[in-house]
Amino acid sequence: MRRVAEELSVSPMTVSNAYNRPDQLSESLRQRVFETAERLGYAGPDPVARSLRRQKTNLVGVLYSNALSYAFDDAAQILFLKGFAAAAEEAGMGLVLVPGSVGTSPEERASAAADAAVDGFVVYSIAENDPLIEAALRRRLPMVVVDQPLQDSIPFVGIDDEAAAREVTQHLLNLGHENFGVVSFTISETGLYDGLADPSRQASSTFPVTRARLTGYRAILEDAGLCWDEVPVYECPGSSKALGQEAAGILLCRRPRPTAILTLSDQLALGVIETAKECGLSVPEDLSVVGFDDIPEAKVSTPPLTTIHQDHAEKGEVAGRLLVAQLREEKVRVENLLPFELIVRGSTNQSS
Amino acid sequence: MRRVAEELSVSPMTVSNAYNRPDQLSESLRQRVFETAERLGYAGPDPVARSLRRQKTNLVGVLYSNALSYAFDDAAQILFLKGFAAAAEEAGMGLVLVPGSVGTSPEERASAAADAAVDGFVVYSIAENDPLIEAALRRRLPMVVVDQPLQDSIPFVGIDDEAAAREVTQHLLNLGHENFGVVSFTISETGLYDGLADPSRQASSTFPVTRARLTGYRAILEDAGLCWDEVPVYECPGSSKALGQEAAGILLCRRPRPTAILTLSDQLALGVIETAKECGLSVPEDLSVVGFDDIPEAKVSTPPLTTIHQDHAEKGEVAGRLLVAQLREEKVRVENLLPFELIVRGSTNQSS
DNA sequence: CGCTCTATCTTTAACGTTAAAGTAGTGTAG
DNA sequence: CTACACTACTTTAACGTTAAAGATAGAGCG
Repeated sequence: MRRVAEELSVSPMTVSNAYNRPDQLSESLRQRVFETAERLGYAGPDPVARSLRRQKTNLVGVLYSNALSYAFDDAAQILFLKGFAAAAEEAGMGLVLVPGSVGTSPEERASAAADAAVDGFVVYSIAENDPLIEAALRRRLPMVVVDQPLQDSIPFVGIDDEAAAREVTQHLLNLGHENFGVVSFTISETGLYDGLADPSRQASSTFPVTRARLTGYRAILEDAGLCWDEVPVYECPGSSKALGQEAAGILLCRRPRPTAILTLSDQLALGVIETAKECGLSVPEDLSVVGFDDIPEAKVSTPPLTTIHQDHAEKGEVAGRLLVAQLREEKVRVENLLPFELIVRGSTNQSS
Repeated sequence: MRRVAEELSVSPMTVSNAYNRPDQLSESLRQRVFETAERLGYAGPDPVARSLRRQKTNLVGVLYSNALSYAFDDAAQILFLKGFAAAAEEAGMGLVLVPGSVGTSPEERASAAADAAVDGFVVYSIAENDPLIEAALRRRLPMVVVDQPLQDSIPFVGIDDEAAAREVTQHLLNLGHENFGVVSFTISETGLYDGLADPSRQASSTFPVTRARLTGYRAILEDAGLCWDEVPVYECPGSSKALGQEAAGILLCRRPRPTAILTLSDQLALGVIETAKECGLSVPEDLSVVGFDDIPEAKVSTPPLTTIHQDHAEKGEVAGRLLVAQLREEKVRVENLLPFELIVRGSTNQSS
């Protein structure tokens, strides 16, 4: 920029104004500035320097604790991102996917949040005590949290997971089921675990979503007089079809065999159905299975999945708008609960 | 940072070193720096200022000309992004989705590229003459182009679309087809068009991918002695199932009715099949349909789709690695062709 | 005792911009 | 002819950091 200014013997400020405030200089000079810039290979004000000076980057960050590429495996996360991106774009802001890098040391994970050049964060599906969160909080940037009320003052978006879990469980009770199994994704971030989780592990859950859903299942089953401690809860180290298959392999061997399986995600549910079929059980005649989230695939699977519907894209959009509103120094509501709905499809039936 | 330094009566440089070069000061002082920082609410070196000083942001940008949210509608794009994100993360870099905003003015679109605080770009599916590209080139940042050789010196990744188009066309010829129809997505960015595209419009295509595929179809059909000008080419203003349905509505009314339809994407092909079914035509008995890209849905549709397979996630990874290599000032190959494969499934059959 | 070494900190000078305030010169109204 | 506004620029002073080079003091050594 200085070179351009010298070349024209004007002050750098005039060059800056040519780009930012056309009304501050004559049109003819402005054109000469652009020509000279072109000739000297100057591409316009440097975005980083501008960000420093203006104290804003026009970027919002999405904080994951998973590897970035996992974010693209899950239909629900993609829809969320889509909605969030739409809101960001509407506000003229770009989206930064901050690499969280599961498996790296806590310091590295924290520094990912500390080093992100953004004006605000959205925190997606991260354990309560993750150092990433502490680091993000320290930045004192506007923040929105998804699915997990994490601090009183930080706006969050999500559904009432516990109520949703209660509703889907009640549905199965109404169908006459008495023998239940549960397939959960990660319960606690203290070491990935793959196997049956006893009540003490369940209680130690650091993932609010997991905890809320399990609590919902439990509440309704206990209301119905069932003993929760006898309900096998299989914890998978993630949420995929393959892990659901593995979990079902264990649960379906138990006696008495469950007639209904509650899963914390559709992906897991689809895996459970797969394994049930392989074992010669037909769904829903021999086994009812319910999911959670209502991903697009749930509608077209065989049988189609009974599940809790929530609008992931809208969740993303709301999160985006909440963040943008904060960046504009507007006050926003802290608690933003979205509706959910039990969708009864073909994977649940009367207990036989 | 200055406040922290003053509080401890050391120089700001020492505080900086506490974060960046632990070996440059005593461990005890370093701890005191961190304590004081915590107490004063200093979250560590500002990423923007650091980027300015170091002349790197650790961010790579993805340039779209579409609205950001469209990027999440297409399975192929998502897979690409997944692969790209994986490569970026491996290199410790974050991903910026730069809002391109279709429909905005050319100046705004160019400024999106000019204002992105990134160390490098990947250009995805943008028209050759889009101002976005010119703006990006002006930045003189490392760049990778996907699917479209755009300048001699800029590395690109993609398949040989023309060869792939030839192969899938030959497949249909081998099955005895003689009456063809083509469903294309956008041919030229000069105004979105929805209808039959005559040869002159085809020739004016500014989207290299579109052009290459059409050229491939044409070459093989002409080799077989068919007259390309008599083959109806329907141009859709995008790539979705709904647009494919619309196009098929027109093409299937023509006499002689095509017995084979070549489409430029699986989404379009799925739409064509939908409409064919609605018209009482069965696929593949009455009509053969081929797609392009082999998105996950192609495998499970009814009938499953004959299409050209390419590995979108790998394309993303390669693009990411090429970009990272350039950032490290390594030399990279300009031409990076990936393999493709004709996958024959149930949507094509002998001409009846 | 002077000499080099090492560890620990400091000084200087950018990185590239722009908000805010200032300065001419020109026109225009009273 | 003074006062005042207006246009078209310029000056100043940050924004928050860090690379590179410099300074100081005590330790080790012959």
